[in-house]
Amino acid sequence: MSTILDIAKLAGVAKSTVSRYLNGGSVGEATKKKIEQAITETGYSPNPFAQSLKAKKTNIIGTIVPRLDSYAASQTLIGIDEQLKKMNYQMLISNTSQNLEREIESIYSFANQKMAGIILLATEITDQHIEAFESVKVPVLLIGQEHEDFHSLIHDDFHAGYAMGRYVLEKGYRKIAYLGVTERDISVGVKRKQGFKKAIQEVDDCDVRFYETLFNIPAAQTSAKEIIHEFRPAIFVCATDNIALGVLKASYSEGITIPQDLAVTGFGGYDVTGIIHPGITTAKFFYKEAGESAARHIIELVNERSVEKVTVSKFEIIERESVDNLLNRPL
Amino acid sequence: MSTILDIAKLAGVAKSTVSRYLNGGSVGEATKKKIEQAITETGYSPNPFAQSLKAKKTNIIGTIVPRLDSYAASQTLIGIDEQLKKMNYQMLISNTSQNLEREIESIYSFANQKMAGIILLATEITDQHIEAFESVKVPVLLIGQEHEDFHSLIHDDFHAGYAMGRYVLEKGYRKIAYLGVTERDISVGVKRKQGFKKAIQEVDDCDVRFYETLFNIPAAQTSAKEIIHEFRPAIFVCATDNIALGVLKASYSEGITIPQDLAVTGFGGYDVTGIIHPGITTAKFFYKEAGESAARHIIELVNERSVEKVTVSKFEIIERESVDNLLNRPL
DNA sequence: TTAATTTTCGGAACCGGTTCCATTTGAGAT
DNA sequence: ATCTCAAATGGAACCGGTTCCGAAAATTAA
Repeated sequence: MSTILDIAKLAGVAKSTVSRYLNGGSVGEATKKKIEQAITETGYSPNPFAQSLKAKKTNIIGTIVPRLDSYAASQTLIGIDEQLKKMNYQMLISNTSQNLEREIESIYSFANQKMAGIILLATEITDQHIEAFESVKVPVLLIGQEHEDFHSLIHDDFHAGYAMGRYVLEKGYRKIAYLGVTERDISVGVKRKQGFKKAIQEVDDCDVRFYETLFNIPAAQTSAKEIIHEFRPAIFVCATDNIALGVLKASYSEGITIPQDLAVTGFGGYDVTGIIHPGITTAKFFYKEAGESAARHIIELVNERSVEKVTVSKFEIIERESVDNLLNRPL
Repeated sequence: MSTILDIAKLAGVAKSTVSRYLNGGSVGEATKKKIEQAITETGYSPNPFAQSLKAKKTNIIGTIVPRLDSYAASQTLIGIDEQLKKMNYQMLISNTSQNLEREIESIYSFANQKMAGIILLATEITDQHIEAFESVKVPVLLIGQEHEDFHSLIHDDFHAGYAMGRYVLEKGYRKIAYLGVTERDISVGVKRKQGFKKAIQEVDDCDVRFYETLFNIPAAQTSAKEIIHEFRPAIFVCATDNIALGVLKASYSEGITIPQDLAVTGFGGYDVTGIIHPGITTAKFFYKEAGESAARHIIELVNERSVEKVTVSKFEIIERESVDNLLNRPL
């Protein structure tokens, strides 16, 4: 591997001149040619460590993600990556395997590695997060959760919840089980539910019960089975698509037909909801687009340009077979 | 951010002494204490660029992946990442969005960034790959494809194909459509088919036809629909789970019931095959474990220890509802 | 033609570590 | 008390770039 000094010697100039050539300083035409030739001849390419050492900065955006094997995460990452590439930045992924402690470590580690910025696919913001973000002086962007102290890009959970509520009511459902998650997750656990509640409060003949379960399918399946026996709702409104899948499995095992005997909705718009049969009605979020937007946002922050503190990403209700129209049913 | 010089001054020693302390050289007890205190006091942590610049090497393994939104890819990455962390290495992901040219670029880019090693989740090995691997002098490990010139970790595609063939025959199926992919993909397109063919050749009353489609669900769905009409097989043996999902969709839209009217099998063991109903019988590969094994393998190569050239990862036939036992059916 | 600019270029310092080498220090042996 | 030898330490060079500064060369103005 050749160094800038090799090039300088080959071209018969000083290495400062080569550096200037590389970075667009003033270089004479004749020397330009010589350097150019020396570079193509050797296939020279600057050592990024030497550059970063001097610059005290990289063009890498560190992205912290709680898990890699989730549709939302991978789509978001793809969006971030593609957009960053276009802007000549690199993405570095740190997978924390849903371990909050590792998230904190990653923040410090990224700062130490002189990342230009940090994107966190957030699930929960603890005091330790805040402390870490404040002590490292690196621009930070949260995706998926909002926090007054930091820039963030969120999905429109509240309105998605509201829209889903309206949708379900319009289809004629009144006996409803809302299967949510812990309120520590503001976006998924609180906002979606609040939006849904608002829709419910606009009608008055509703029998709605709120339940809480975990994010994974087996847990949702267990919860759903219990709820079916104790409440027998006409529809499950689930806070995530995975939970909806759990409900689906529970209803299979209980011999309940969807959507005739029980309807189900989700949130997320995961691919799988469209692949399976019956397809699940869901509020689709645009993860990839959100990732692209996040990439643009963090670069604005890196370049210290002003940018609004919170961006809201769109959603869309996707109607599939898992919800019937009760109003069209024969009496 | 403090530097090693700050620590040296604070502790009243030379920076070489601090460096020695950090790297386990001989340092007196008294000075050890002083340095230790200075470090905790300032929260010092060495600049990785300065280190890498001097060392001409990093402890990062570059991993090139054709796509992030695939079960196989994300599981493999998780395995690699977790194992590397344990061994004090880092993983850097380069997503190429199924663009072979980008794979080549990534190889050179990784070499330039002084990666300790490169792992490629391979789909196809072209001459350009070979050229790139040979010109950069970085240890390389292929996952998923075999090549005589390079180290590789492959799934046992041939035997999985064979086992699947045996399984299908044992269940009594004789009118079989094998829905495969391009032979440019040696593992998926050739090996699985060869194994399957071997099983078929051991019986003689078989009506098997071989078809080729693409990796994505809609393409598989279209192909399946045509095949259903022209051949009407009793079972589809699909080269991947995604193709099997395409067949499932096609049969829904054609009003064909699974497994009563048509059986389906896949390869991969993707999560979704167990979530949906009916579950798909599939040859499950152990992607995460393969990733862990790959991580260990590449580190062996990095440390120039001898290691066998090709490792074969296990598989397991998972029996689900998408295949009936014809022999148990009432006549 | 000479003076005043402007452009081009080389030298040296610097970024923050590691490592080699020479010197000092201290413990143990004689 | 003196000599050895190993451990402990400091100084300097080096990794491969960038950037500042001043000198030299080329251009323009007078």
